[in-house]
Amino acid sequence: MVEYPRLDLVFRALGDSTRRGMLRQLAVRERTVGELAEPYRMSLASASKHVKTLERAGLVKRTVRGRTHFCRLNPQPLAKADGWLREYERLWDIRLARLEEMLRHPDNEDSDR
Amino acid sequence: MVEYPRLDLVFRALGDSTRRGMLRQLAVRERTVGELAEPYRMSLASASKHVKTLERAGLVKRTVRGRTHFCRLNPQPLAKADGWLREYERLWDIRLARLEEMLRHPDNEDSDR
DNA sequence: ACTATATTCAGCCACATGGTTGAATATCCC
DNA sequence: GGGATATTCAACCATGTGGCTGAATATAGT
Repeated sequence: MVEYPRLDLVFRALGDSTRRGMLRQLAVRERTVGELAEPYRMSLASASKHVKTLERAGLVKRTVRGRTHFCRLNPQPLAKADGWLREYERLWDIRLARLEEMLRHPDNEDSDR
Repeated sequence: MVEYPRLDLVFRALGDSTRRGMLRQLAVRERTVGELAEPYRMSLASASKHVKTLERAGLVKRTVRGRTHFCRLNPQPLAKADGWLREYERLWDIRLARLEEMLRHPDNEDSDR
């Protein structure tokens, strides 16, 4: 019953505004670790940890060229997370539809019990 | 520049498969805390903490009737998270489109610098 | 070889998280 | 009132997270 461990990592990676900001930068274009760190008032080491977190979640791919680490967005996990959300919105839509149905036919309540 | 604090809570709440499982149950119908806890091998107190986490993230609304706490899904934060993801997929799509454009016209690279 | 640059590593700290247990609270029922 | 039921609270523990600093590593440029 243990769900894909990946999804935990993806959602937890998204649960921090610094990392979401980095993803925003990466959505525009490839960035180095230093460029990703620059907007934040934290140390480079801390920012580097955030990049690693994104990497562990599969959201970022890294290419080392010389001393510089180039990062690019890998959108697959985002799509996966989005797919999960969409599925639940679908279930919830069905629930709303059932509710509407119930309101139209008030005798028939709780028909899926 | 501090982003909506709510989004942190939503994504972090989603970053645990127990809580995602509870949301799945709630997508079907309203459940009590005990019902939500039942599928898991953890103590009721622990499950209760998960419910509270979902509640703090705004994903669950609770109604107390007598000694029983009824929980229902509140989909707005899910929609918000989904909206965030969709926005980033849009940016990434634009990036892909720009890449394609670049491949068609190889002279014009990095035109948004 | 030396110095500057890009980045990670290791150790530390404070706080959050996810689990436990045992007691408290509130309600329902006889 | 008294006992069973539903749930939370409080204290505790282990581990994770997000920040720091200072040292290490690797590369680039002179």
